[in-house]
Amino acid sequence: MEREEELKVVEDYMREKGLRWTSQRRLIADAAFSTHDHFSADDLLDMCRKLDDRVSRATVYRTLGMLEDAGFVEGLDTGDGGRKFEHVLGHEHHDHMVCTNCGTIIEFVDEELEARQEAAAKKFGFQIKTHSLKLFGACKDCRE
Amino acid sequence: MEREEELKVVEDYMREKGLRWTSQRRLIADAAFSTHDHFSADDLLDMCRKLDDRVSRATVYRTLGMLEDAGFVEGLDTGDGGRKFEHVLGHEHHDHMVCTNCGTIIEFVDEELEARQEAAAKKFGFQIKTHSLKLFGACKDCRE
DNA sequence: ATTGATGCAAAAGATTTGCAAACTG
DNA sequence: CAGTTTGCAAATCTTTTGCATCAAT
Repeated sequence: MEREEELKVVEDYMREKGLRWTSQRRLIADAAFSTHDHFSADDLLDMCRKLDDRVSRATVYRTLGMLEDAGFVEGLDTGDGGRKFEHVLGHEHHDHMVCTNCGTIIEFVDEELEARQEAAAKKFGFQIKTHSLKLFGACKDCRE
Repeated sequence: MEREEELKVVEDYMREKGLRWTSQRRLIADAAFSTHDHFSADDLLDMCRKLDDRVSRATVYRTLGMLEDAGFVEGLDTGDGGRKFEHVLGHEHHDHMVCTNCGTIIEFVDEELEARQEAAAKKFGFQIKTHSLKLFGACKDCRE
């Protein structure tokens, strides 16, 4: 999906909800979608300010919250009290390995893993809507 | 495993590491093991203070960190910046299915799932210390 | 006696909030 | 215009840290 197209999706969502499509919301969404790297709220603030320094930290947090609620962006705990976000709109599902030493995040997909989850859920008559799998530990550069 | 026995395990661990077995460490470990419910650092401080109010918040955090490092207690991010801990010593590892309708939490274990995670990590040279798998959806009483 | 552990209060980091001013529909 | 949204700074919340004092070995 093109960047413009993604922004349109967000704009439509906002308008449908009766929310206003302001220049800072557009800027923040644009920055958030500009990469598939994981970014902190502060990283996002920096990205925005490179383009236009009339964006406040508060607005970044407020907008990020909306994007997360809408499912356009996903926040993940880094295990040390912080959170990183990632661009989800238009991207496939994947799980994460989080290095608790350097903070690196590795994305991976394992079909077998997905299948086993379904199997486990079936045993309990549980219907999975979404799931979150995070492996915490040391990445190959940080293990001793 | 009996409570006394669990405390002995912790005491032995501490002594082996050359750490001191103080009255507050015993108190904190005792409180942390008194339940299998999830508790925050603050909850734990309260639990401790009901028994003896000569425990400081700082010591609770410091001790909780050790118990976590030792694998006696496990911390989980609550997604809102906070963390909850749970008694793990003497309890089997398990993952969670969370019913987003009624809030029921089902604990489950699947050996194959555990094995696949290790396999996936190995591919990236990643060393797993802990992991968190949560399935969100509808439990059998809530699915339509 | 040593040396690690504690308590306190201050510091730090991340996120939220109150409010007047600025902007959108 | 009315009602939202913004920026700023102050306020929260959770966790960590410096340091003088206290206690375990």
